[in-house]
Amino acid sequence: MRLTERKIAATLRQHGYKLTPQRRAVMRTIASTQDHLTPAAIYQKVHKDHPSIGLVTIYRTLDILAKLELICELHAGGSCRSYTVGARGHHHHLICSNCGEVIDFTGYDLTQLEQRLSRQTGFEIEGHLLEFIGLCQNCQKND
Amino acid sequence: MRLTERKIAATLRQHGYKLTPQRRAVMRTIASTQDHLTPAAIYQKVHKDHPSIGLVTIYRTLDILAKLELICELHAGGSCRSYTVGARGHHHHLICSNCGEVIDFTGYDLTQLEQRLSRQTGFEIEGHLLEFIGLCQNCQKND
DNA sequence: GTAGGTGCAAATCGTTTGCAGTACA
DNA sequence: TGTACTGCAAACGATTTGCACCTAC
Repeated sequence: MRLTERKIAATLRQHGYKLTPQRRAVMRTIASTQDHLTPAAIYQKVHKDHPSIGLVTIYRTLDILAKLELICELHAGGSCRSYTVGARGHHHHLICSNCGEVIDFTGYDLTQLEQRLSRQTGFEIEGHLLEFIGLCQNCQKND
Repeated sequence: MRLTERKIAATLRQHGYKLTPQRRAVMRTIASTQDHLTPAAIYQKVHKDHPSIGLVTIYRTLDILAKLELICELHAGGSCRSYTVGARGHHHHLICSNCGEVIDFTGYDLTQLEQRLSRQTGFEIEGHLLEFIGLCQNCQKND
């Protein structure tokens, strides 16, 4: 499911958040790219159309969108905290270490492993993080 | 394979790094715990035995040890950059979200999935990150 | 003796917070 | 109209850098 600006706006409203021009701009930016973006990168993009926006607003908007699971936090490599549009439901990421392209994939089930680990260690498992890092086709060519 | 201080020292030397008392102290601290430790936590521990050490030295030492793959970076949740002794070879982590205990586990092979993804997406996959977050037995009791 | 390592202080980066003014519902 | 949102500035924590001194080899 590809998230549209419209869809995001609706979800915001549903949860009692106001729909401001700044939030629209952030949503549009995130929805218009496949990349994972850091808050700073989002700020730069949004800033072009909307020069008066503050970086703070980006952070606050990202917090909200993440809470509503409309976007999705990534932990690739050193640079923590970058975001990408999040298809809802459970999925994992394949991230290009060069250009930052992110591909979501689903259909890989870790439940069995989770149960085995839980049995073996006594842990009550709350969640997991599965990300693959590699080089996308384009970046391979340009090497 | 459990890393000893001796082993670490040898590896350092092998790669042309000098063996200073400060580095010894950092190594000893990391080798003596199962937890994942943030640079700041390592600093506090080391500082007890070695009050003149600077936080900067911790950072520089960690960089080196990580480069030599003697320790292992974790990405649990929000707090990035904590380290744990790294058994060599491939393994994944199970991390307690409350107390920070880390359990390494091996024997789960992602090669097949990696190949499938590579075939489907054209990515040249370099590595991956698999971490489970949960509550360890102790922390479950103390709830 | 020398290259590399150390510790300090200051710079830097990313993120959060307090607050007064503003705008959506 | 009232509450939530915004933007600024300043605070904050973690990490890095420049530099003069020191020390393991």
